[in-house]
Amino acid sequence: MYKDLDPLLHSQLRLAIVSLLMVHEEVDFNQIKETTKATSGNISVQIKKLQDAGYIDVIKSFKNNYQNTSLKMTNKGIKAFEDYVQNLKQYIRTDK
Amino acid sequence: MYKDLDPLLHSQLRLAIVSLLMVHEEVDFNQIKETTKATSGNISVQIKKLQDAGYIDVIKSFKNNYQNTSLKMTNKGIKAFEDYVQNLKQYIRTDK
DNA sequence: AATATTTTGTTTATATTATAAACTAATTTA
DNA sequence: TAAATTAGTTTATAATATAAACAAAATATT
Repeated sequence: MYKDLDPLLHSQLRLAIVSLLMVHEEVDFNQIKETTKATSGNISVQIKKLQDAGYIDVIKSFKNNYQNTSLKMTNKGIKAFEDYVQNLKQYIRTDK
Repeated sequence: MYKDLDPLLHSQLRLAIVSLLMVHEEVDFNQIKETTKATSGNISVQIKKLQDAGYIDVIKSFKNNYQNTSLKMTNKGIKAFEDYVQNLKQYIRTDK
């Protein structure tokens, strides 16, 4: 019991980003900023970590003349999130 | 949405310790060591943090001539854990 | 038309946290 | 009585999160 929790997901901000992506398919930088209230720098760093791990795809484009950074879960990321949630549930079960 | 997760509980080892205490009433140092496979030093540090926060009571005694450190949740700790779980569920809901 | 401001991020520096290694003290065993 | 075991604590290091500083392009202002 108490399986290890993927440290890449067991971080408040990265978990919030992934959580958003699990329910919204595609989300851009500003939506994350608005939803999480985190700073750009913090978000930028955490996005890179998730990307390096292969958990998300980062799509850079232009929208209304401005650069736009948009994110999507990869299959690997979805699997990792599901495993994380599965493992986490052992820690927060309240039944004896 | 995405309420802050109590950083004292959002740590794998401290969460495991508290999780154990939520289902077992009283647990000692060695039981934690066996269940979590963590090192004594790490456990010792995390216990102190939980104690400093007033989340657990630490009861030191002697059992079979050896010192024994036993832990129990406080009411404050129980409340904090319940809040943490409540907040965490927002992050890991899978329904759209 | 220059310059100031805003948008959209990245890079770097610092503070916090987790973890392991080293240490302490008492007990038991050879 | 010396070595090994039990039960932890303290301290040093590695990893992580976060904020501050910076950059580059677009738009607004005077």
